Amino acid sequence: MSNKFIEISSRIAKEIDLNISAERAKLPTEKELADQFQVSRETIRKALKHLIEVGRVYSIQGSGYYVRPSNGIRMESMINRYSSVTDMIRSANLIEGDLEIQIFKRRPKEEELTLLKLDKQDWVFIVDRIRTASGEPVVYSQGILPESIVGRDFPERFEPGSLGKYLEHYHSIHIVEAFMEIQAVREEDSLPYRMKQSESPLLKFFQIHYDAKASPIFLSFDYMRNDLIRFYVRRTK
Amino acid sequence: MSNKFIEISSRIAKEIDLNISAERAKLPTEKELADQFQVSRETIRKALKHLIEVGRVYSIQGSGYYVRPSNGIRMESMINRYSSVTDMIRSANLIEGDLEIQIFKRRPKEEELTLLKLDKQDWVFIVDRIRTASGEPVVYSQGILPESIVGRDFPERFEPGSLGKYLEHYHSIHIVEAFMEIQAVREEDSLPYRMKQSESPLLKFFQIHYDAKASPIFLSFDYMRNDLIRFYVRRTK
DNA sequence: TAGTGGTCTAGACCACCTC
DNA sequence: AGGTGGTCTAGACCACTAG
Repeated sequence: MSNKFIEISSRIAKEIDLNISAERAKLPTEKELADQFQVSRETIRKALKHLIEVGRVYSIQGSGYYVRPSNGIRMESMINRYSSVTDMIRSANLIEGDLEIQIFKRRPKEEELTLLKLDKQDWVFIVDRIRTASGEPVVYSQGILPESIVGRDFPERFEPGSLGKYLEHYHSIHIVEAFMEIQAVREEDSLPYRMKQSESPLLKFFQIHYDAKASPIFLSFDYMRNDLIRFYVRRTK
Repeated sequence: MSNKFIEISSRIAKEIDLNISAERAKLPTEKELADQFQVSRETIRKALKHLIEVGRVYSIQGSGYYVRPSNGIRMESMINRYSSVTDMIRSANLIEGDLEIQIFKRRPKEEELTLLKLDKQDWVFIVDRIRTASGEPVVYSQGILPESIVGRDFPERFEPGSLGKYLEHYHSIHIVEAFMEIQAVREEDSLPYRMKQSESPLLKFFQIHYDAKASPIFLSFDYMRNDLIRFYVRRTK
């Protein structure tokens, strides 16, 4: 039981799931929902606004709220929502694993100095690995984490999986946002042999990961095959 | 002036622009802002929420609102915000133009039938063109528009530029949202000669464009060189 | 014209940060 | 303990849709 409006929002969502009958089915009016759930109209509005934001319903002023028809694209695989590579692989119904993990330490490069607000004297850890989906190598990932954040003994503590989850668990740092640059990659010499094997073209994701206070926490590079996993963006006004 | 909270939001944004003094400068409290602008606290909260959504500020419960430090990436070039290819090129400070425009008509393909909810008997117009940025060809675009929406005499009416703007102007249809799939392209036989010239790798954007009532209006394919234009996504929880 | 969602208000209480 | 943002309420008026 967190917030009332989140609770109501998911209860409405459940009701929508049950009544798949008509496309664009009309929801009850705000007032009716307020009576039904015994809350104020503003709370209902917050719940409905949330459902609009996640793409379940839409509203027409003066008319009502309607169920948004599905286009067959799963909303969870939208990369404008923050999720780890681990989750991306899982939401494509593949089983995630790690291969050839290497961790080492070096001085930050120029770009890392400015983006992570570090000093030349600082150290960064590089987590270098190949991610697999159901056995197949699909992503070559590199994470760049400041020693000042993860501590000197990071290599002993680290375990395979999402860096974001690691930070939550061991350092109570919550990544809530990221800026990502997307590039198409023709050939990248720095790629490990295992990833070059595949003939499929690669997408390169470069990300800056931020916590709730808008502080940059770590950087990541992901070279993703996009034959097994597909990437969608929801673009809104 | 449209909404009070939008008006106030941009006035606060202006004040932030003037006081670039300190990073993470603290804004006045909600109550102070409410007094200053002579509105209720809820209206101030709406204005501030809008500034959070566009990435200008962040808030910490129990503490206050703070100016979000810039990471050098221009927020306008985020592809999770709906914008036309025309606007993308312009916001990269390049001058947009069209080359080799071709318009023709054919029956919809299987995928188009389902995505645009058309019938086999319907027609679609294909707008095929190369977009240039400051003279250089940067995008090969294909737009797919149902005849039932743009009318039989579409070819005579069409003029170079954004399809979204065309629909607004001639048909009062407002595109407010799109679903985009991003792919890396190795080699695509269907590309015109002019686009193959460049050695740079290509990103393929496939989009479904929706109006405010969540109706699919048209489809588009864009094969974009990403050496001249860079693509960013803001990912939030 | 009646009904619906959209905006705005004023006030209450709670959760969290800071001192 | 006091101050701040987060949630919730109840009510007013406006803008728009639809019959």
